[in-house]
Amino acid sequence: MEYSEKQLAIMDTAEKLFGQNGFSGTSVRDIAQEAGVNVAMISYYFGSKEKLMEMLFEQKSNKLTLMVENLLQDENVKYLQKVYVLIDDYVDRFVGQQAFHKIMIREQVTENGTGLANQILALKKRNLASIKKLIVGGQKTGEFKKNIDIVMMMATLVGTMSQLITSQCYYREVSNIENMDDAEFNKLIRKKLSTHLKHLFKVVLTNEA
Amino acid sequence: MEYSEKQLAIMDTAEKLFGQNGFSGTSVRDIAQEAGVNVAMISYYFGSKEKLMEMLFEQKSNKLTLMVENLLQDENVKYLQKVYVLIDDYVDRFVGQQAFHKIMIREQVTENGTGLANQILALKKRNLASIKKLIVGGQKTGEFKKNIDIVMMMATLVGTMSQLITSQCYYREVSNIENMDDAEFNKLIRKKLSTHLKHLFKVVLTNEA
Amino acid sequence: MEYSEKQLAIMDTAEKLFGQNGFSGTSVRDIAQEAGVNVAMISYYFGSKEKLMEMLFEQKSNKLTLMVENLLQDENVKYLQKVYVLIDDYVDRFVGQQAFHKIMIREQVTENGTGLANQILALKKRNLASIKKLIVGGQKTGEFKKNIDIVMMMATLVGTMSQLITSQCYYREVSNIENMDDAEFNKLIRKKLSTHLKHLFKVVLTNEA
Amino acid sequence: MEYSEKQLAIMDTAEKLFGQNGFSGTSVRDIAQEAGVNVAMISYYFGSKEKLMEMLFEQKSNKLTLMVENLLQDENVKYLQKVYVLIDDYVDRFVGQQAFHKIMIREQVTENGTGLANQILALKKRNLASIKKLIVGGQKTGEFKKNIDIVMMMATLVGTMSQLITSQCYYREVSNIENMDDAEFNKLIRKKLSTHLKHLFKVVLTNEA
DNA sequence: CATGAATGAGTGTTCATTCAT
DNA sequence: TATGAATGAACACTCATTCAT
Repeated sequence: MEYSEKQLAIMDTAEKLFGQNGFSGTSVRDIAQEAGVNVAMISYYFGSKEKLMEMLFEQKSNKLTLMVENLLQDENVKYLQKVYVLIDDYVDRFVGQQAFHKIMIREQVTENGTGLANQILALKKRNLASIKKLIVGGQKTGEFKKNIDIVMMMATLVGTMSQLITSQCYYREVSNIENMDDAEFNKLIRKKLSTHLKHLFKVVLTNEA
Repeated sequence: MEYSEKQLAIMDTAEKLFGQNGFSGTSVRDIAQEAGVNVAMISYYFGSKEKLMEMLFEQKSNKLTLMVENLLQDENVKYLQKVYVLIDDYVDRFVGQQAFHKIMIREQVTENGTGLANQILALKKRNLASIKKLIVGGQKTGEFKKNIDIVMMMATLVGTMSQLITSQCYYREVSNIENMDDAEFNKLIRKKLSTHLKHLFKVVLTNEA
Repeated sequence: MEYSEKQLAIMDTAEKLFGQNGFSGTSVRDIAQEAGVNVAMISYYFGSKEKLMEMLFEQKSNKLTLMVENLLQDENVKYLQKVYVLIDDYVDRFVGQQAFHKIMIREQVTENGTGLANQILALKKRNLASIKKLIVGGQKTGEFKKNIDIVMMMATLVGTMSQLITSQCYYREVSNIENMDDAEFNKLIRKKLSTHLKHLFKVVLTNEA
Repeated sequence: MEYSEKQLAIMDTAEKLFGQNGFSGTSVRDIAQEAGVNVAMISYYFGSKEKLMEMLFEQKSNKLTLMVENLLQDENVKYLQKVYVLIDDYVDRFVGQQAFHKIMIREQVTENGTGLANQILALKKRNLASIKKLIVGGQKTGEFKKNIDIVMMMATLVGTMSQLITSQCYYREVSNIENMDDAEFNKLIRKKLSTHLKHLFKVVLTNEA
């Protein structure tokens, strides 16, 4: 699917505002105004506000599907290292696409049968499958323990990142970094998340501290 | 603050609907109808929809503040056990008050300067302080390692629970328990969360597997 | 069904405007403005524009159902006289309720499955049944011929009235009475219609000229 | 006036949709889509939606002007027979051009000063004049009565046909022919109308039954 | 000559809130 | 104190039309 420049402008603005204020909390007028386009364009291009959300989600979610194929092929690298690479990859995507992930976190909560729910579900299942491949791979080589609850580990992985992204105010305050600029802050939490999650996975997967 | 029966009915309904559909996704008419009261009552009793949310949050959040005072006093119990008790306590509250926690997850994402944001912040800080006391206590006795990133562990604790609560559909599907009734499902995730989180905290705090 | 004064004001205005410009050609804002009420009142009172139309139609159509019960009971009056009374009654209603009949003529044309179509159908069937009773009565006494196509006579009755009501401009012009005031004009066409239709029915029903 | 193929396609579609849903009930997008042309074409070719209606009406109305010149010239045919021919002609046009006549019926009701109103008026006057010539001709030969209200007879002629065309649902139901296919139904009402109207005119014009 | 893109006005409806009682 | 009635603003969306190409 190819989008025109104006469509992309609308989608970018929508991503930002949906991330900030939620779907129902954002009016098409808000989006149109901030994107500098006519209100009617949104219906014209996307059919409806809801369709805009879905198309936006689809476009972005493609970029957020974790890929482990290359990792799996490299036989000289230990599985723990591969998991580390995946974690860093995931953390990068999360921190780099905060607006999108805020949308996902919020809409995930909502119990509705919209197309969006299915899109989120599909993305989560794709990412779960990627992690699974890696962990099962490590288990086969004996590098990882048996009896690992992969689903729970995934919940921890995603949940921990979500927490940091969604409660930045809180995190800034308890860390005494209220005035740090966003770029530096992102760098910081990227590092923090990377270290913390790698540690968690290492001890859980390998039993070593 | 004392609330009349009608006010409580409104707040209960509001909690449920805000949890399901979010703040902007829920109209005062929805609440009034489901609570069986006049629409005007909500403005009349609470001043506005937003004030209702804040008063609701305040009322419920009091019940969700973790308490560790009693735990700390008991000198015969190991700190790891105390942490376990806290985890179980937290998990119980989370699973038992899903509607409220969904509200919190969602509104946390929203970047607005409302009173609610401050209330959420305060609650999170209270709960962080509780965990901190316990972990620092354990560190003083030498039971726990030094250099533990308590804030990150808290993020993992809350984030993991949030993930399971908010993506029940996904969890049911990947676990092949689509048709399990809610009560049993809650029991199951309570157990899963308890085991998983205790394990994580143990290995991180004590270096033992 | 009881309506408040404001509701009746809305319905009256709606009747007038729907009659003049049709359903799609009349906006709820037009109605609200002319009735001197807030736009939201229409949805508030009637649920929707379409429901307003249906409720309006129902209210008015009750007054437009022809009644022949009393006529049938009077045994001293000839059936032709009874038919004359019915014709005069019908003509009076038609000329007196032009706005409503214009609505009916227009909406009858529209092929849609709305509730309105059923309401119109029901009214037409009720009125057909009334005529039928009278004609069949006259046939039983031998006063009227056999083999009368009642449905076609009804079409002629209603159709002729509809023509005069809907093409007043034309009628005024070909009769050289462009500037006659409405009251007098109504009186005139009432008389014309009465004479013409009675004549038609007489010759068809009795074979006498 | 010559129209290109595309213009004719637009006019045909417009006739159909205006007939079904009325002028305001039909959007230029509906027409463009069904005709398979670009939306802008309508404004481009016809200037505006309203102009399209007028040009459509003009084109079609030419075919609907009754012609009596040939009838009048034939001196060997009785005037009643000539009236019969005219009635059959009129019925054929009406039943064969239902979409157009529905437009006319509907727009006739509308009280607006558009060009369309004048076009309708002109057509009605032309057709009235045709009938008049025939009836006056018959009166001159003594074949028809004096004191015939030609305008009312015209109203009956047009009105009766309009009724049958516009309330097909009703007619099908009271005749128990709900499932008859359209072609057969048209044939039926053509016959019914022809018989009924000829009978009416005969008794009114000649005093014979 | 033809059209995809774009627009401002307008559509019916719902919103949180207020007011008279 | 409590509430049915009412309101103006906002909602998502569609309209007929225009314009650059």
